[in-house]
Amino acid sequence: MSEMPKAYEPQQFEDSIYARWEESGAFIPENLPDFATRKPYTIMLPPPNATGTLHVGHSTMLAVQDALIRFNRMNGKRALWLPGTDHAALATQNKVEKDLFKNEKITRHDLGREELLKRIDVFVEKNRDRMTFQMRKMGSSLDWSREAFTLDEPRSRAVRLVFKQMFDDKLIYRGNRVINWCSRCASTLSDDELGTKTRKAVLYSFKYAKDFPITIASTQPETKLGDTGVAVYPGDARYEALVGKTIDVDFGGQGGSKLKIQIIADHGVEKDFGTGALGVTPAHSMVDYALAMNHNLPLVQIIGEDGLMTAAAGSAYEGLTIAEAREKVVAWLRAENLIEKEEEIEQNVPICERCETEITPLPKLQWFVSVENKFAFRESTRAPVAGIAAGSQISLKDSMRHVVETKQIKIVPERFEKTYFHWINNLRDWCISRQLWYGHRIPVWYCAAPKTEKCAEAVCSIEDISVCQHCGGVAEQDPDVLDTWFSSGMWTFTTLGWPYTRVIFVRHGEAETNVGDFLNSDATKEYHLTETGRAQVVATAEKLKLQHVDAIFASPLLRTQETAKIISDALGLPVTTEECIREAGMGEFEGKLTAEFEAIMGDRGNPANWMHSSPGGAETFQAIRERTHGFLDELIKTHTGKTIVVVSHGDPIWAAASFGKSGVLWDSEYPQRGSFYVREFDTTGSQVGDLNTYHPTDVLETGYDIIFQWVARMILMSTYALGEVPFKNVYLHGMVRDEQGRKMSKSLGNVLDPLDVIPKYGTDAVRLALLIGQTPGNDLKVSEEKIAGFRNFTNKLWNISRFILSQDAASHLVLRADIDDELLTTMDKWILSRLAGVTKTVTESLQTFAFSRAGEALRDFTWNELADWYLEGAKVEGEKAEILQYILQNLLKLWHPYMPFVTEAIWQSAYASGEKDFLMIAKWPDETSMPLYPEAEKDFAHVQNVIVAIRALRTEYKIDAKEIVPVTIITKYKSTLAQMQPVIERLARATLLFADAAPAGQLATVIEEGTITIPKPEAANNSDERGALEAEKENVAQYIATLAAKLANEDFLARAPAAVVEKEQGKLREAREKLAAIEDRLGA
RNA sequence: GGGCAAUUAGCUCAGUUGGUUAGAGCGCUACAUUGACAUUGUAGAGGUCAGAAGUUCGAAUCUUCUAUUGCCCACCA
Repeated sequence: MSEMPKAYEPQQFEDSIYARWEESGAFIPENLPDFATRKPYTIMLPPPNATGTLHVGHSTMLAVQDALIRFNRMNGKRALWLPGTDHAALATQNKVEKDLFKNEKITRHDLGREELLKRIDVFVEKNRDRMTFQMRKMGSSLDWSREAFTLDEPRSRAVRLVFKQMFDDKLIYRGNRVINWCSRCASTLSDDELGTKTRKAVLYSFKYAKDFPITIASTQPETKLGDTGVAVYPGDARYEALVGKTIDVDFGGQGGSKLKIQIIADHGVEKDFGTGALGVTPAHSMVDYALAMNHNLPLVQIIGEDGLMTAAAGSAYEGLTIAEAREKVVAWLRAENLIEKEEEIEQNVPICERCETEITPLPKLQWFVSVENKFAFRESTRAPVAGIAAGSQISLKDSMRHVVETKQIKIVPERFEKTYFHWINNLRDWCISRQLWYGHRIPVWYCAAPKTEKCAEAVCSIEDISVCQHCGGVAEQDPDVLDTWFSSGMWTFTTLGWPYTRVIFVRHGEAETNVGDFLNSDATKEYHLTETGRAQVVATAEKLKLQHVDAIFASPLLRTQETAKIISDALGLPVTTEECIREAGMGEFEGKLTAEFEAIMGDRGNPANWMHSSPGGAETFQAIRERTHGFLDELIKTHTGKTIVVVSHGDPIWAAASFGKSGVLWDSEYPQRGSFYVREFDTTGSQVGDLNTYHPTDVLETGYDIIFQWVARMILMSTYALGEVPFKNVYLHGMVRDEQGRKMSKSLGNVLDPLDVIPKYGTDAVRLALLIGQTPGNDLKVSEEKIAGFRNFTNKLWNISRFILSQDAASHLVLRADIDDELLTTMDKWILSRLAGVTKTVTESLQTFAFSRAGEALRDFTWNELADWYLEGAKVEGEKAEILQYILQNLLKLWHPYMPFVTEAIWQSAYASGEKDFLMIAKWPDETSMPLYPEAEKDFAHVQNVIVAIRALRTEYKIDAKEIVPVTIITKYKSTLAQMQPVIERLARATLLFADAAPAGQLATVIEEGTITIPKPEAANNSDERGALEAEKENVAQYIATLAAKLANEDFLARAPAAVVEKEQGKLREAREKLAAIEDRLGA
């Protein structure tokens, strides 16, 4: 053991410990001892926006996830925690544009697309470095080798692929829809990007024209220039006769609009609001748009993207701003005397969350993901969603609802499930295009100058397109980019090597060669499939229809060609003949019986028999491996993300399917004749099989504020693209607030920057402050004082360790088996039993996300039991080095997920056996191997009660702290207490005398354990004692009355469980004994 | 308007399926100082569990209502 300083100074340890962890490679799950046999445990770090620095909210997320990861790593899991960053298209571009304007007074249009993107990249790079620095500071045991970014190459490939699949599945469509338009940002905003503002407005009630039969109301009369209908409540007597009629009106005066107003009835209209009739402006209101769609009303756009009135508004209005147009319309209404009422009202209007400009709803061609259209559900070979059959027709809404309804995804706290369903049920199609430059550009091209009718079609493609395939003219890519959640929705699987190339190996059906059991590798010989064989393949082809096959390759032999032809016809795809997957070359054995061949070279079923040599010039297994692997290598490069059918023969399939599995020479299973199996190969090279190993992930941990924006979208993307849930559990933490419960914001100046407080109090203290006191889904108040409190605790643990380690010349690892039960004192058994108990509590709590409970239980044990009692007692009993070390070792492990640094620092100075021996990868204490001692726990509680009582007496009667008090005790626990006499005497600073009666003239206190007396100090008088005893007597008497009443109640005796009754009886007995002792004392 | 949550000691919060004389930390009061730790120890004060009604042998815990606070969703023409 090296010298430990008196106080723990985190700055001296944290950075170097983190660096050593990282260098050791233990953050990478494949480097963990016995990694291959460990069960995977995965958390994807919610990628923070590339825009800024991390705040305490991020620290909470890091602390929680790191605690989970460390706990599971120590529990023998193959723990992967994968970091990354989100490009956050809108937020990032906005930030850079703002800076640009502030510093250089230029806009993005001055720079141009290319240059702006370059600037953003620089900005993002800088921010990412800062963020990863902050994550390291928090002690996050992230696998940095797998770090990802939502806008990098692999993620872009995945985005295009999913877009294309959705496009082909008719889930992505382009539509003229009313969207939220911010005329300042010149961009569409999703509902999630809206804020609201309360403003005063005038609600005008008026008629379109004097002879118009219905009065309507509006705060924006200018939009009425685009009205095409009036909606009323069905059956409203006032208007019933008019429903279905179309009325022509001139609106807005000379140069205004000629409106064709159709009267419709709809349940969405509120009878009692305003006039009970609603002027419908389909182009500039979400609600009206929906109404118009239901009733087939036309749509007239009268406000342009620039926020000015269009020609459709009429020549008198074209070019005016909205405000000007409103003035003009109102003036006209006044002049025509059409206004019936004007009232000032308060209304909430949607605004752009970022620039606070009022939203102008307007129709625009946008890309949407339909949540209603059905698609054929994909099959997962890893972790298929239960309850949705592969290939079944289902909508995204259905799949999103299903996986949560069936608890395949559990949300903690559960109440958010309700919120989730409510949201799903009201979900509208997802507008995914954004009028931005930064982000994943929409992979759709249009002919720049359409010449033929076909040219007008939008073409979706994974590869870039430069030429229109119909007219040969220039093709232009859609200028818009995708909503950032489109790519972050795929975070759980694009980080694991997806898109995979799926290869479906189909073995040819039964052929004449099989029936005759002879060998054939000569493609010029014509051996057909048998009838049985054809039937086998037909059945297989049906199944392949569910697999979204993109291409078919086949060996040149006739039996494989025939097999491929059947599949080709079923799927409507051409067949490519591929030499590299032909049958094993048979050499001199061409046309001979298999038996003859095997008589010479042995069982072909064991590739070892013919791995490197084969008789008669026949091909070796190794040679087949090489050519098939070469083919697959090429295939996954040219067909990334595709599903490929490879029709081949037994041996080549056998040899081929070990491709990409390092160290595997052949696949242990392979398909029967005429059937198939699926193999998936990723593109990450060294991480082959990541998706298989780590997906679905175990926990998604994030704030409840992005449950819809992100959590729901990940569920959408994963169920769609993979047919899997993205995670099994969702843990939602609350928002971090300041000590007054306010949100942390820059303008309030109450932001707690983790980088400010970490140097002051240490990372461990910050983590404790964030983990203890948090309950799922509830907000957490943090203050510097709270962090300072936990800093004190880290120091306490440090000093506990210092004391324990000073007891032993050489620190060493102690197992429970090393401790001799025979030699244990009551106190030893008590603490060991408590350690076992707390180990159980902590383990169970961490398994159920009860972070606060685990932390509190551990803190109470560490401070109130171990430090305050056991260590003090150990100083008296002595000879406890072994047990102390054992307790410390387990304690450090239990604390490690919460306080990684101080625990590792202590471990390193005391127990590390070498450079790579870290507490971080030590084995979690096994509570099942730790015996409990319930009797010792009870006995020691008596000891504690007596000591506390004596101390209280001392304080009560102001006895000098240095003075040793001669105590007399009358008790039925004499043997227990006598056994612990030295400890009691030292901790209470007393000498103990057991007696049957209290000595005369002494002061006493009565507790459950008996009567304790001390000699009367000069200063005290009798009334003090009597007063206290009288009060206690009163107290106990009342308690007895309550208990007695309860036990006299026959209903209680009849209905309460026996154990409860027994417990109450025990209490009553003890209370009566105590009362007797008090009365005895008072009577004396 | 619809929904969700919270309300327990001066402050921040625990309190697991109803069974404790209702707990912790901070703060407060008094005492203690060379032996692991003053970033400490010891003892103590402090609560009608927001209010009302109900269910039950038994309610901080379950039900209903009320009040206050916070959040989410929808928004009105």
